[in-house]
Amino acid sequence: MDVQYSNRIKELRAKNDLTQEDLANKVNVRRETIGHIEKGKYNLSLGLAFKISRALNENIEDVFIVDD
Amino acid sequence: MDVQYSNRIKELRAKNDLTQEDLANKVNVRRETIGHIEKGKYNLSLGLAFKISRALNENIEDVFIVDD
DNA sequence: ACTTTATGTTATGAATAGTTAACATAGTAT
DNA sequence: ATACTATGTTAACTATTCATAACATAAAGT
Repeated sequence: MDVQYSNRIKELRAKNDLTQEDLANKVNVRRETIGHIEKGKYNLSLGLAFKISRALNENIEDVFIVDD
Repeated sequence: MDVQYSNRIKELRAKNDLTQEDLANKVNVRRETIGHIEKGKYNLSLGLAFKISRALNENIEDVFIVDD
């Protein structure tokens, strides 16, 4: 089985008026880490995915979208 | 910000009549990895969390539960 | 033109997810 | 009692996430 996913972080940051750095500070990671995640550079941890989703006021599936 | 979560994997395995090894095979990890995740030994990747959720016929938030 | 703010990108290193193998235990079946 | 199935646990190893620093670009303001 395989699961690919993309994300709506950039779009939801704009909606919540947050820079990459703002979001990074909220979830205690580096700005570069947010940038890399937005671009799909790596498969982040579930804990971080939950933190990002909360910081963006969304459910996890509304931020990270499984491709079909 | 911090997010702690637990999971219902063991319960949902039973419901779907899957052993740890069955589930491990479905999502291409080791049996021990499933065991460790069930016991909360580590913060698994989002991709694996999606695979496990699908294999258990559930949404990710119905498998991994954020503590409040 | 110069500065400031937001983001892109790359390289190196540290921390941790997941592998592999090995052995232990408990439950169930024969 | 013995064998088989499912799970627990541990230790050492590999792979990948995330940290950190450094430098680059583009846009907006002064």
